[in-house]
This record gives sequence, structure tokens and C-alpha cells, in this order.
Amino acid sequence: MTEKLREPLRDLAECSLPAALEAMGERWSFLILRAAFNGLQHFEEFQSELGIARNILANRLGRLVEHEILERHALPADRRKIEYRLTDKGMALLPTMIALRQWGERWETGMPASPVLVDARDRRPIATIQVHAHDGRVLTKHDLLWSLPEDVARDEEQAQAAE
Amino acid sequence: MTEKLREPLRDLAECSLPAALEAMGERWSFLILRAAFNGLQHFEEFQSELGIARNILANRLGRLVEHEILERHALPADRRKIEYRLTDKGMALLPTMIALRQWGERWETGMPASPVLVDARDRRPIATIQVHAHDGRVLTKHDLLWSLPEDVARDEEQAQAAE
DNA sequence: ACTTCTAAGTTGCGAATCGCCACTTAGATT
DNA sequence: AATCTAAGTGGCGATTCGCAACTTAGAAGT
Repeated sequence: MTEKLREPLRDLAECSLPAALEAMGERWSFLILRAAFNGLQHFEEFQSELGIARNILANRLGRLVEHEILERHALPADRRKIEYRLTDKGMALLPTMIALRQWGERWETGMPASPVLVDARDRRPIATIQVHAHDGRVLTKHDLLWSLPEDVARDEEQAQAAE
Repeated sequence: MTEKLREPLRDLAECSLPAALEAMGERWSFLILRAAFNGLQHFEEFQSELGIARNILANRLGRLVEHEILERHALPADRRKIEYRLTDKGMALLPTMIALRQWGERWETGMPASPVLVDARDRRPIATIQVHAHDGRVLTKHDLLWSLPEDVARDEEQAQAAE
């Protein structure tokens, strides 16, 4: 259906970032995902909420379904209506989406725009997404190292040897 | 320099995700950022590492500089050489980039590709990026609520009232 | 000084994608 | 049967992508 003459990004680098971008890297994909997290499920809902062109929306929904980020369900009650549901794979994008959004709030818009995402338990805003070590310490760029798989410490023994 | 006749995504929705995508949402932007986190600094380095077309690379670097994600420095020693350096704003994209990469590893490639990102202190792999509550509990989609700013609990008093 | 080399772009141009709008199609409603 | 509605599809101009060749400023070699 969709032609792909330009080189997929996935082939060009050794890590899986290109693969992720292959699925989510196009214009509108993240906004559609956000709308899905907000509970929107139908073509016309996405269309009027986002103001996206219909053909582009159809194309993006198709891609997201291909990549199993959304699932396409025709409702038994009214088989014209298609429900697009987030899959587990789609929901697993939540931290990415929130991290991106929080970055936008902090560095682009400068304000925590509404609606705010809160913990349902106590209605307090969620924490800022950060990089943590295996033991929970917060890490910054300077605490990080790119390492080949064979040099990675995997068990407590090696971890303690490094102390 | 760059013309923009199509509607910026930032205007279309109420949260700052569109603003973030305005800065980082184009093809190659995240891969250039990853290369920068990997220590690449020069035009020709990005070009040969990523295999991106020169005009596109020039355009993307320009955009990233405009958005203050990278800084452009001509080296005094050899003023032909331009060093592109990550700014604090750029470094703040680290959690987003890692979250996206981890998602790709888990759901697209299926393997933790090299190089692996490890904690420099003990060389153990970093934790998976997750959403946390203000008190550190891990939250999933079902623990979350979109809330208007006026309904957000802000201090201990309100937080305890909700218990 | 003058030729050569190099880093970082810029330009031209064909191919692909975006975005607006009108049209279609399958299925429900009156 | 006529109408309505949800979800697309097709046409087409505008924009962007991507390859290759060219340019320009500055450094190096002789």
C-alpha cells in the first residue's frame, strides 16, 4: 500500500532509535498518539480535534496500525464505526510522550499547559521524567557512558568490583 | 531563511507537545541529537556517520541552532571548522531520546543494541525510563488522569485530604 | 604568492510527501 | 427508496527530500 523508496532510517545506525522513528517519526504521529491517550478513538474525532487533513490522517492511522501501536476494531453495533485502540505497544510510548511534552513545557512554552497529567491517586502532578541508574539514582549526561555489551556489568559481583 | 507556510503544529493543540515537535519533530533531528550525545561535533562527522544529504544536514543543524538545542562555534585554531555543541536545552532531551530508544529496543528491534548506555559509576545498564508519581511510585496509564490546573493538588494538605 | 586542499555549506532538479477539497463507498436511519 | 454518516480515496498544487555538483572561506604545501 504505502511505497517506500527512500531509505528507511533503521538501516543507517546501529541502535534502535532509527527503528523507533520509523514507527513514530512522522509528522502528526505523536499528536495522534496523544489524542489516543486522551481517549479519542474514532477517525472523525481525531480529524476534528487535530485539524489534520483526512488523507494524512488515514495514512497515519494505517501506519500506526501496521506498527501495532493502534488496533482497528469495527464496532458490532454500528459497523461503519471503527474504533482505534491503543495496544500495549502503544501504551508503552507513554513515557516517551510525556518526556517530550515535559521538555516542551520547560524549554519551549515555559508553562505547564492544561490539561495537566496527574496521579489519579492524589491528583498531584507526576514527576519529571529522568534517567535513573539501576538502583534509582538520578543520572545526567555526565554520569553516562556508551559501552559495548561485553563490557557491561551484569551482576552484583561485577558491580561491586567497580566500586 | 526557512519558509513556513504550513500551519505550525504548536497552534493546533493546547499542550506543549506540538511545541516540542516543532523543534524536534522532523526527520533526522533525533538522529543528529543522538550523534551529538555520542560526541560528534562537526558537519562532516554527522554527514559521514548518518549518511544524510548535505543540504538536509545543513538545514537541520540550522534549525537545531535556531531552537538553541545546539550551539555553533567556529574554532579559533581553524576557523573553517564549526563545532556544534549541545546546550543545556539539548541535553534536557536525553530522557526523551532514551525513552524512545528503549521503546524501540523493546518493541521494534527486540534487542538491546550496542552501544549500550551504562551508569559510568558501576557500568551497569541504566533503568528503563518510566513515569513516576511525585513520591517516586511507578505509574502506568491507568494511574493517570488529565486534570485542569485548578483541580491539581499542590501541597501536602490537599494531598492528604485526597487519601 | 600561488596552487592545492579541506570544512561547511549552497544550488539545481527530479521524486516523494503534505495538505486542501471534492468525491466515494459501506452501512445505518427515516 | 432517499438520506445521512463514518471512514476513507483521488486529484492536484505546494512543499520538502535527497542526490550530485558547485561554491566559498580559510588553511597548508611548495
